[in-house]
Amino acid sequence: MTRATRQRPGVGTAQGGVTVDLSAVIVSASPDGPRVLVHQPDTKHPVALPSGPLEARHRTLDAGLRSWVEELVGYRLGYVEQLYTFGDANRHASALGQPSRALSIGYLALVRESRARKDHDVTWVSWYRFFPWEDWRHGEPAVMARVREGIAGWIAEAPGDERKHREERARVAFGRPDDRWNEEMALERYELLYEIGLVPEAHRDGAPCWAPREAAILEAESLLADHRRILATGISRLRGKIKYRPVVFELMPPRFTFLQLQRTVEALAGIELHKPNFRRLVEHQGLVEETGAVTSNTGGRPARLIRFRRDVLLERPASGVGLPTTNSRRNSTSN
Amino acid sequence: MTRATRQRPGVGTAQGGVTVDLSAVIVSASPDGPRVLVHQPDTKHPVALPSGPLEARHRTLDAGLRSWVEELVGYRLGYVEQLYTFGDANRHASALGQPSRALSIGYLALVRESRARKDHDVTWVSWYRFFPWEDWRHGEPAVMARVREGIAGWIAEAPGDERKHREERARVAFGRPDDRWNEEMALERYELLYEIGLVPEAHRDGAPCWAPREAAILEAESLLADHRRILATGISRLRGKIKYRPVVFELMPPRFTFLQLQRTVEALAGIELHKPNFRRLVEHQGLVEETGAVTSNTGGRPARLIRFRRDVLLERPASGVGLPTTNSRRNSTSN
DNA sequence: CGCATTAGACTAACATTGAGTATTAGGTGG
DNA sequence: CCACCTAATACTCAATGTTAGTCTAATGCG
Repeated sequence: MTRATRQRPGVGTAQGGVTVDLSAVIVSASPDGPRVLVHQPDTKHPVALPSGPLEARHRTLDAGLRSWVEELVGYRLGYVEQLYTFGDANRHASALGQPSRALSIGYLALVRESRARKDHDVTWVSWYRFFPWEDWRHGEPAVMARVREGIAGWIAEAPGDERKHREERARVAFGRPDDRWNEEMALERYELLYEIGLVPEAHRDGAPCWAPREAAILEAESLLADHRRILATGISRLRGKIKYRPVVFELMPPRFTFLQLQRTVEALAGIELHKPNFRRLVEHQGLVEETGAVTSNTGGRPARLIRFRRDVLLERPASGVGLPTTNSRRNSTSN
Repeated sequence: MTRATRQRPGVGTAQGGVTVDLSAVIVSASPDGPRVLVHQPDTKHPVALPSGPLEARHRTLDAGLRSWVEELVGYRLGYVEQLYTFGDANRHASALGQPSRALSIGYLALVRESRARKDHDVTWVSWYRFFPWEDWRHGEPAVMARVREGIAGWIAEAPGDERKHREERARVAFGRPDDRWNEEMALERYELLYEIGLVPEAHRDGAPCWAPREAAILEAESLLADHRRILATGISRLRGKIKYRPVVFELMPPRFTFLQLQRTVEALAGIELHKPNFRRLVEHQGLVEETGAVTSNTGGRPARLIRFRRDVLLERPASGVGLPTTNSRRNSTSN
């Protein structure tokens, strides 16, 4: 059996040609947080996303990815969507010590928490372990202080007009002090931190960075090769998509309460939501239906158990779960 | 000089390995329609999108694409975005007669009409030439009758439960009779027509189709390999994106009138818009500013010339131009 | 029994949208 | 040079959606 996550160079398909890696951001959500499946055969190797090379036997790219994941984690994926194809020479290939060009095709997969398993060297971990600055559910996270500091330094040391340019880049990614936190910009934020050199892999890849290797390394853990970049892409994509497609339900058990649904959305988006409004929006959109059952392990009044209305997939191709539509609003979690 | 659009097999990078093709959907917009740049060295060969193989000299995928396009059309691209990576064995490789696996990475580029040029075997053509059923600016287009007919046949010949499934697929892509036309589903519609076999290339690729080769071929012209699929992807992406990002302005001249802007959006979206509302939305969003100048070749009262406010790119990462937010509404162009 | 806790219903203020109507300022032809 | 055509621009109004609250209901627990 071939190892599904390559840890060593040279395991690709082509010699001297192009190597194609298929990597999966496999997401599930527990009430306390969004989880991503990672692979680490032993503690000496860096943590990685489940991945494997594209091979001739794979009919389609999707099929190739599914096959690798199946082999690694032992079950079939349901919802799968292609994220992006990365091909930067240094951010992937050289990190793996590969001789030639390497492409890396990222995928997003959504699975139910119940399908978790802990053998095969794979584990579920909170995705905020790799992006601690992305979790604003309980107000501004602690790391943001150091992030801001790093960015401020990078802005300050630039000459006049370049400084303005940097200020603007930072503002687009992180927003102005009084703006609502824009959860969808996760990828842009990561890319900025990479460029500045506030993230360890920027130094590992030999990218030209402003920040010194030691001083600027956020404690956030990194991943193999460009896997953290792929994960950031997945987070951004998923955060955007829950707004206009009913994808959250791919992560929910067959029956759930409104609050469970809300907590899941909040976990993914990394922000808090207004309960009555969330509820109304989901109801109003006709996304769910009653099961008739109730649950009383809620800690308070028993809640009705609801289920996803499968029909909406056919009725309304565009309909997502309630999140504030990112315009220019204020930070909701600032008090 | 290497030919930027490969018309023959075997010109790829790897032998026996993976070949990667970079193809560009280069869009511009004239008041009368959305245009796409196509390449056809001579009339014996099928029309193609500008494309070329990924080579070792290309540092990044974007750079590779830009380099091919530059070579082919003679100027630098501005706005470029990756669309999707296709890797189906038969829909690309076999069409080109290639021995091994071929990946095809599609890109979307937006350029101003003024940059058009007609040498180098490239021409601007309306994208509705390849997707006549996508232009609903003047009510339901004529081809829709034959499209409906084909789909109805495909649904009718299926047994009970499969029939229901097919009905639903058709409804998702084309909407119910009384729904508002959902312009964003262009890709889904093309994929459905391909699967049914209502589109010539499905037969060319040897895909299993319901419709017979002769009877069902819509007069829409096809493109080389999977290029029509890539174009459909580009159309869908662009139609979606103009709603939440100010990308239309990449297609506008430095100064323009409200109506010109509206006509451009309508051309891309393939639907008509309500003039006062469009105007109000664009104004309200602060997307444009006065130039002070007016133009009087409007046919009526002279119009103010406006320009894009570059600042919005920094102020509001999410803000697009006015289009009805696709929920379940009625066809607007039905009377 | 009363309190903490969560479910779930309701409301007022405000913003956005869809659709329609009225007015204005040029060009053009008789 | 005036009537009229065309398109620009301004305004209205109702419907709908959103934000941010409050208020009541039903449990478990001490």
